Amino acid sequence: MRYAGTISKRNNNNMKVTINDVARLAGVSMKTVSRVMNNEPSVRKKTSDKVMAAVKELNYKPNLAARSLAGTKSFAIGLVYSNPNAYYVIDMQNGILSRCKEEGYELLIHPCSSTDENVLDEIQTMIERSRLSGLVLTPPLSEREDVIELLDSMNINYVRILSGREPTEQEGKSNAIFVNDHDAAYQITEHLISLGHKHIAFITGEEEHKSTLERLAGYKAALSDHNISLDESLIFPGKYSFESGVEGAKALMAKNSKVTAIFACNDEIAAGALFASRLMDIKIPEQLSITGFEDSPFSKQTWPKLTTAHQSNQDIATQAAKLLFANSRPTKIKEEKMAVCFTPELVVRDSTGHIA
Amino acid sequence: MRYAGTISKRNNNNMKVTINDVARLAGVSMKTVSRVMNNEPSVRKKTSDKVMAAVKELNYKPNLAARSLAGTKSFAIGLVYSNPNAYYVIDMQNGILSRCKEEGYELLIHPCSSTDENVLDEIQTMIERSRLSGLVLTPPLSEREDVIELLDSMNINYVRILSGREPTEQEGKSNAIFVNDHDAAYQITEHLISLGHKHIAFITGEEEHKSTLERLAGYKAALSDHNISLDESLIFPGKYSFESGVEGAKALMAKNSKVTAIFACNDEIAAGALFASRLMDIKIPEQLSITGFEDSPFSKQTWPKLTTAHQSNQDIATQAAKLLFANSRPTKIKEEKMAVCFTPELVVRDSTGHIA
DNA sequence: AGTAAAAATGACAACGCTGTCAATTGGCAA
DNA sequence: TTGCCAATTGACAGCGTTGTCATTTTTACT
Repeated sequence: MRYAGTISKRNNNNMKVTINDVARLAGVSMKTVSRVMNNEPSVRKKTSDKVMAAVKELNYKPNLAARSLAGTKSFAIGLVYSNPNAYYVIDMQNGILSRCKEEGYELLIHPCSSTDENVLDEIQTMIERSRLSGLVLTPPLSEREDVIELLDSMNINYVRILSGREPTEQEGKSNAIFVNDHDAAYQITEHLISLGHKHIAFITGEEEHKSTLERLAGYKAALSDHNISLDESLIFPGKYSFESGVEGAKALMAKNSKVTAIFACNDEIAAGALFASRLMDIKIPEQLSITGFEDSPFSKQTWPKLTTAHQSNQDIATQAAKLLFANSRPTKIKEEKMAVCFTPELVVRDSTGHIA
Repeated sequence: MRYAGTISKRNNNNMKVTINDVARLAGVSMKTVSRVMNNEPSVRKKTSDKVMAAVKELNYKPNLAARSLAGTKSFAIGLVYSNPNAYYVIDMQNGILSRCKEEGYELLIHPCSSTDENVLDEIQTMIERSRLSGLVLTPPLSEREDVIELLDSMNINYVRILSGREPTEQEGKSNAIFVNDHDAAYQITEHLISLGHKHIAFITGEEEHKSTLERLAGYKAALSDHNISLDESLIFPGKYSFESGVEGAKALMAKNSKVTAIFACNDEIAAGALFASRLMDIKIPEQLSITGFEDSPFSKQTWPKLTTAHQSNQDIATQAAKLLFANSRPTKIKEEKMAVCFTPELVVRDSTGHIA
């Protein structure tokens, strides 16, 4: 695991190499070097080659601070989130970073509490301090009108990750990635129905998250389409957490002996419900079917493995970043906003089964 | 969830506010404003108040790019990791960010593959491009000599997170946070021994991680101190992954009917071992005790809950950041490097029990 | 009050790059 | 070959701060 060779050739000079050094070595002006570094057109191939050779020889790396100070664009985008789900966040980061790497951008991450009154100030400060050239917003922050108003007033480029099938009027005004929670939830519910379940309980996430509403709506739509009457008492208002799953399952099973399936609003809740089932000595899936949502890594690690809806957060993030960069390109002619839609797909594993 | 009031007072002017504007309003020179913004001494209280008032009135935010271009220090540090454990990474990020917020720094994250030949180049590029003022390194990257050589040659400030009780000679040369995996592993093993276990198996993590070696050493030391002879066949060489736990437990239980406890090198492996036990219809903890390491969130979500060693990665990260900032202070007189040590603590839950 | 030393403040260049616009070059038709 | 236009290149200012050093103000003495 040693790359001594690489090291030695690495630091002939420990001094900073500036664009000026490159220019002199290549025998051109600084501006021309700048042109080459920025892939600007109208640079003769021969010139560009000379410059690139000098860049390599000196191992020149443009200084980002100087670049963003002098130029119009900065070289950093931000990711703002208030989501406690580690897997979700990591996927988002990695997805965005993969695009950033290609574009030569840095990513600033900004976790925050959505209930904190200072979020707006924090976001604004972050953008201004670092002169961010764009922002990716995840739910539930992406759903807040005040955040959007702020960003619009700051005239900054951003992409929202939202839940829904198509933009609402308000949502249509900005670039966004849509996750079609509704239809995925519909599929899950239909899957349960096809297994013979009629008394399907539902444990919700926070109702501030639109995904909760969408998933609930998909569930209701499926029930309705299959002529199963909705029993509001089977809907347990929870949070996107393991504990909520435990609690919800306990409550539902205690008062409703007739429940044969639980639709958990995400995998964590499902894992909690699974845990509670063990406590209550209820066999999964023989006595009770449980479904999750998101297909996070641990949905394959629970016992039994979770039936869930697969959603690639990393792909979603990559798309979001793509949209962001596409929109900040010179070709700003297209004023219409773009939207991309993902629909999570049903993955049947071992936590669901035919009704006994 | 609307803060209209805040918004309106937010953007009287959509223009950039520069230090010059503040200086004019406060009736002082730009340099004085700069002094105030940087908490430099020798600014009269009265002057400083005037400046602060102007800063507030204009809602001035110093431009980071300009600051780092003009000044000697930049305002960003980096976190480099090649760790697939989402919980670990998130904790690290949050711990470091909490300090960054206080210091007014930004954090650039750089996930990378430790097997990738380009890591050195990537790290160097990242540092040079962004003129990073410091770096936090997590295992296993923090253990690589070539990485350290590079950083030293670049003369950049960094903190390593390492596994061990005290610095080796090589390690002593740099700032570091030590996690005493050895003693924690000793405790876990002793706990198992106290429950009557004599045939304790061990599933390792990657041997490139020093933590694997340290944990293994602690395990061996405990066995030896309690006069239990080491049985090499009970050591399964695995990886820090769920799958490895499944595989390891299967292999160990198949060939060693006498094994009554498994020491898993981390929680993920333990969760895998738990899963495998279910497959093999082995009751935990009645027939087999299993221990984890790290106390990640899901160690409370498995069935049964995991006995493990609690290690607060967020605290570790915060300490690392503190060390980093402390060392980059003007008071650079102290050339001795600093080391802080954490010892994870045994947490007994439900996956371990008296031998039948 | 008068002085020297210390403290506080300010003027200005420089950080490394890009935008603007002017100057130069090359290509091509006449 | 000459001339003209487009393509290519360069000179220079300026981005918003801080470092350096000079200048002014205050403080502590005699």
